[in-house]
Amino acid sequence: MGRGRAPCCAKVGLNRGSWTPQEDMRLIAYIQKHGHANWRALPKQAGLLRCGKSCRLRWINYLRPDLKRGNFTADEEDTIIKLHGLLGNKWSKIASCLPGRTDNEIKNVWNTHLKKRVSQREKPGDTKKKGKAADASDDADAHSPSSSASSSTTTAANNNNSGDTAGEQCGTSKEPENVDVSFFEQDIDISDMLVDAPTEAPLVAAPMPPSPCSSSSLTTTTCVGAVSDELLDLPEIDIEPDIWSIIDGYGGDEPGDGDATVPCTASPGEEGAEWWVENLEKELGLWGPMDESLAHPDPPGQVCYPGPLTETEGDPVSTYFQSGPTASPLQEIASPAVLS
DNA sequence: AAGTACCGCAACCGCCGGAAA
DNA sequence: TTTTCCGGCGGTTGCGGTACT
Repeated sequence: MGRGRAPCCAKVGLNRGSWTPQEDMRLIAYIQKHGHANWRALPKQAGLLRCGKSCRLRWINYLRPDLKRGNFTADEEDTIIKLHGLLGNKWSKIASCLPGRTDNEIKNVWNTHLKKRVSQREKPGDTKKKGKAADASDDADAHSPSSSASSSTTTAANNNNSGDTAGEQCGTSKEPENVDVSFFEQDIDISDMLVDAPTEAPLVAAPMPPSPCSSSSLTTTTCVGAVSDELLDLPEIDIEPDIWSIIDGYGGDEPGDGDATVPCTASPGEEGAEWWVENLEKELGLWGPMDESLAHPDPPGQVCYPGPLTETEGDPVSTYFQSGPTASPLQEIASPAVLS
């Protein structure tokens, strides 16, 4: 106020590109302890050389404990197709119906798989081959490889302005026309569900321990509350500076040096979180025998996870998520329950 | 076996809307 | 009421991996 609007993030001196395990751990550690009330300030407070947006994105799309990793199920894909027909490129809305899935993920899946599938369905005679053929036809529609997304995108954007009426954006974009919107209206009033939060209640009610929310859009609404309950409810503990130095000292190239610092979050009733962090640490190669001094960097009451150190030199993070740490609980409440 | 093309995923960018001061 | 800030959303891009020639 009064000092002009600061740029979203000063781009100087900030890290960009892929996140390192250390950065991930820092972010996780910080959020586990303090939540993410202020994304803008978070990186600074957490000692991350990232902009707030980047942190938020990383958390929402990748580090969140309740993410369901792995391939989309047929049901999920079907749901996406239908919802896309109904909502257009409202990825966050769609994501809100698919617990454990992020808008980004859904967007990617749509652009890489589902769009082709849908367009092929619309063009039965188009059953030439796969892959390239599909792409070709797809591109032909879109005029350019990457604009395939933007073509419908633009449309959707335009329609945003004209209202949220589901399905109207489908007019210009190629796929949606086929989608039987009535399908939803018959089974359930998804439009209503999607318009606002209420929908999410049942979804978020999943027994997911540290789960702040189940989708990025939930982040906007439900998530805040959820976080308050499960993460932000943490006692105001200032992370010891050592923790950060420990995290830094973890030295990704030295598995044995792994630090489990991560906040072996000691928050009350956070076994789930602990379990999750443990898993993450394991996969990051941070879980395991560590320096004595590192072993107890945490404030009293915190639980650390000394244990076998897994050798995860390759890409620990991706390895971790491929194995899908939190898939089970969420799957039980997967989309179909709501949508069909 | 090597090279090339394609695919998929993660991350970045810019804009918009809501909230707070 | 206006201005500023922040979070969120959707679109786009770049990189790494995989498949094909």
